[in-house]
Amino acid sequence: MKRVSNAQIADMLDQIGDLLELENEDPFRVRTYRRAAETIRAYPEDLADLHAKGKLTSVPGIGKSLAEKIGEYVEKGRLAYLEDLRSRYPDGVLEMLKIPGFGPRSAARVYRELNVTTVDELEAAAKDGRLAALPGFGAKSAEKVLHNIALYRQATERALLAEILPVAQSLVEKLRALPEVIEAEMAGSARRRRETVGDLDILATSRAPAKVCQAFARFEELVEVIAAGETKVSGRLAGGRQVDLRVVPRESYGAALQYFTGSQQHNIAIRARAQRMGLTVNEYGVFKVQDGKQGEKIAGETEEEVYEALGLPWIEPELREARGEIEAAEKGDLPKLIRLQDIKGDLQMHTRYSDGHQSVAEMAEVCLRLGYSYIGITDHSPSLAVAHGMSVDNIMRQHEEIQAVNEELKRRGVKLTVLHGMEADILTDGSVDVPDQVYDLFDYVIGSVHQGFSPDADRMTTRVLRAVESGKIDFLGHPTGRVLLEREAYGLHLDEVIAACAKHGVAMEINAFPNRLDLSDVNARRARDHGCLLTINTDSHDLAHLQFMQYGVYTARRGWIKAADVINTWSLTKLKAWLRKRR
DNA sequence: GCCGTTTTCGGCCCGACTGTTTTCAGTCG
Repeated sequence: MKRVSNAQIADMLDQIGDLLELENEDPFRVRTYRRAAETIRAYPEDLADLHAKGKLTSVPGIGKSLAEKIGEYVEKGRLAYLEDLRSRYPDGVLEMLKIPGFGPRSAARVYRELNVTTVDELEAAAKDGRLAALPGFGAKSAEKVLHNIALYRQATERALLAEILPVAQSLVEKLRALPEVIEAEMAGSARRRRETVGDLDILATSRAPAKVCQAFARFEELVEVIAAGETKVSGRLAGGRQVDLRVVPRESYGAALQYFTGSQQHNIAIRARAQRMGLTVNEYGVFKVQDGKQGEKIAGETEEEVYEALGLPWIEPELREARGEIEAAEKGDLPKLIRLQDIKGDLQMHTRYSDGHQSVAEMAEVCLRLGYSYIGITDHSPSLAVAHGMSVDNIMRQHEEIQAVNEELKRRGVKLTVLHGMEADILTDGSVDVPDQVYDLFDYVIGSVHQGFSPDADRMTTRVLRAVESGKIDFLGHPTGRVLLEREAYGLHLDEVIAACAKHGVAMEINAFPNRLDLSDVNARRARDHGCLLTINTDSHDLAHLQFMQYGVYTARRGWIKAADVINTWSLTKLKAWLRKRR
């Protein structure tokens, strides 16, 4: 039987959560399922393996009951409990929950009282007045439902960080330029630099919050205003993405920034901690609890102060995912995270020799301005015909061209060295596509899988392991093959690949291209924890792509990675010595 | 359904906005 992935288990638990909400179950019980799903989605170990070892309850948030359900699902590929719940509601009722502003109470009511079973039927009921006639609903509700159904139909759930971040930065700049605004900063998953972003959250401080809200609601970027109050505005960007602004007094800036940065799970843990200390935290500050009520305020102006009041050092936003950062902070064990300025070179980029858009010299010129001390040109190997893989002749010509560029750089007295690498295909049989007669010309070889994906995880693993063990590759490029919002990672027993890379000293790549970010944050952490070296590269095919390095660094930071774990933070001398030793 | 710095029972993060409400439920983050 096909192996059940952590993602599938998480989806199953989320679905139970939806169904229990329709059943009007205890909200805390619902939250338990949601929380477990979130934990499992980012969990470094395979739950099917943990189940086999009888260790499921070692996962935080999984107790006896959830362990039994997960066990049944892993063994049989189905869960009787879920099927029973599902049988009570048509699939269309679950789908209605995805309509913004339309929650489980509403979905359950229209199903029970109007026998509405699909989004289309809901649309009809909103149009013909049946929805407005329900007690608690009205004409405005019906209108809103129609509008939100249209949005739901056009909306993609999340956007790439690289698409959202520039918009967020520009909105923040415009807010800062308003005379009433004291401070403005982005919050939410964009500040945590998650690989994809759902909604955009922005925070500002002001003595005249209502004026800031009014001004923000008029920003041209907002094509629609969903709600606008004295301290909060919700709107939509072109394309339907939601943006929320909150305005708080200056003395609450730190508390609000902490609160709106999240993640939700991090905040729940923070608040539970506060509670144990006899404190309560909201977006206005940290308060003592006196006689069961909010008492004296003890912190709130800066984030540092908020964490300090809870006995913790400040925690980098990228770490705030409830993945052990609070425990590490408590022990003074937070990692000193890698920064963009630690990167000394970019070791994967393409030129016109294969599928890139520019020449070696043009790429080098831009990288010089980025302050790098070395770069590596890594065009595709011969077998990748779709990307104009290089012939032996072209490889030799390119080698001479790179030498010429290096001589010219040297003549100008510029400290940039161009290395000659190759992105070699890992073929379906696991052999590495580097022609023998030119192998010695390369400073290094990146092995990557580009074609012949197999749904068979065992076969894919064997294939990649063979390449790693061949001694021919120095890095493993975009190791899981995922493309964000498009394609899942190919099935691969990543733990085996990580172990092999650690053993053979092959560096695993964090590919910084915004729709790859592969390894992911969680997997990069896993690799590092198992002794692998990492490398962060843009995989640029155009000059404009060279700036993507930041996204790879964000992913690394989210994976608790330090500069020393990443070989392209090393000096050229150290990098060359490492590469030589591998030959 | 989970979990334990008061605990194996009784809590579980907290507030803004909207719509249809005369005091609140639903939704969201």
